[in-house]
Amino acid sequence: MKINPNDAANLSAQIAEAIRDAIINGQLIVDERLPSEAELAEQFDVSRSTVREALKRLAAQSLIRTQRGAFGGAFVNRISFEEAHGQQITTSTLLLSMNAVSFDVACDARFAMERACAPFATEHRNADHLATMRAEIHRQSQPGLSDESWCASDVAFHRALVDAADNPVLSYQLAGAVEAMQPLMNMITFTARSRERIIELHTDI
Amino acid sequence: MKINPNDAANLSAQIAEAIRDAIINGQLIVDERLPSEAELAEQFDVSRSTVREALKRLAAQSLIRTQRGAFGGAFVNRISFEEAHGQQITTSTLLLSMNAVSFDVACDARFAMERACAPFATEHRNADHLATMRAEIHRQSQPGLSDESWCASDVAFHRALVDAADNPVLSYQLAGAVEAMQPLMNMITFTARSRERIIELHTDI
DNA sequence: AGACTTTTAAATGTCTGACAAATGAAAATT
DNA sequence: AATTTTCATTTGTCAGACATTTAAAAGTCT
Repeated sequence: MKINPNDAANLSAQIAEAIRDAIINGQLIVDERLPSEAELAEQFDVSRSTVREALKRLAAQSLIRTQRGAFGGAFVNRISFEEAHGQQITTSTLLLSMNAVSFDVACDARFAMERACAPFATEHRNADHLATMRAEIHRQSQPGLSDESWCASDVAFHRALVDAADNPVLSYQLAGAVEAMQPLMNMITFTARSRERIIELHTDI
Repeated sequence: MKINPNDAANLSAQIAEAIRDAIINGQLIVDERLPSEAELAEQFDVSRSTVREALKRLAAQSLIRTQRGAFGGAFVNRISFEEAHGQQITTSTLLLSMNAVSFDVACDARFAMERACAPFATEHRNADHLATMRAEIHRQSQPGLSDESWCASDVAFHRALVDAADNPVLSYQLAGAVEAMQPLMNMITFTARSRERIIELHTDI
């Protein structure tokens, strides 16, 4: 199936990579069952513990799922938009919180993504989306709103906008990105003035 | 530090989740060292193997890095744009190859993302980016080009476009998305007509 | 005293063997 | 024929052991 050199170091990482590659290039297809841990251990000439660590790495990326019992085992997982979305949020959130990202850059990125889906949204929108967006705009107009509530409403607005585009690929990419930016946005205290300006922009859309 | 119920099932996944949460909400900060495997095993009242499987899960997501030897251990990893980019490509590539995504939807998504960064690119572009983009347009104009070469050139063009926007957040999000779409795009045989049209669009930009 | 070598303790990486628990198929029973 | 029991297989967990790496600490030499 696949081999790895006897570097004797990072065996579980190497094995995980080998299996990951096999999945990516189609040697292993969705729902196919991998050999049992004992068989893999024999194939790679390592212990079962090492194989298990490799499999857990893959499980953490939703590349496989495991099932106990006879006729159980590890199966190639069909990754769903939802799972990918969740992973992207985790990764992006940490990426933004751990690296110094200027507010301007984040805002630019966010605005760009919003602009990206606006035309599709206009094309595919339905009453529900419009209602949601109008409701959020209304909520944002209330003066006593806390910063956090304001941001949450902002995310909800963008979420509706992205969903209105009716494109799962776009939704997965952009909604993940926008959600990941929420914590960063929460740290900023918007002035009443900029709020007005944003509401204005939203209303235009 | 953190506890988990004695569900007795999926212990390593639970432990990984507990530590992941601690990282996400800031209880564990970048470069901080986790307790040793033996100490974690004692804290959670599980065996060292179980702790190790949990740590491998986190390592697979680049949340921690490990170092052998005295004063080594597991450290919270500052996730880089590059790592996040790589993960996004893996996830997105599999997502698209495993789920039936219509060509139209993918094209729409891609076009939308391209449109998103065009204005910034116009603003921040420099000579290098323009040269790269012009070179790719020229290559695309050659008649005998294979589909794969054409797509590779197409990705290079978009990459240059995204980089020209000079926004790391945007680059990470969009370049990952575009690269992940390459295999899908490769499967499509573009007619000469549509090639002409695309070249036209590129030239406009 | 300072530079170099050796020792040592701590930590991860790997292996072995064992048992528990789940699970579906096959066999046995009613 | 339907239900129950048995059974083999596989993952999940545990315990203990040894190898390897690593940097600090101790020792040695000039």
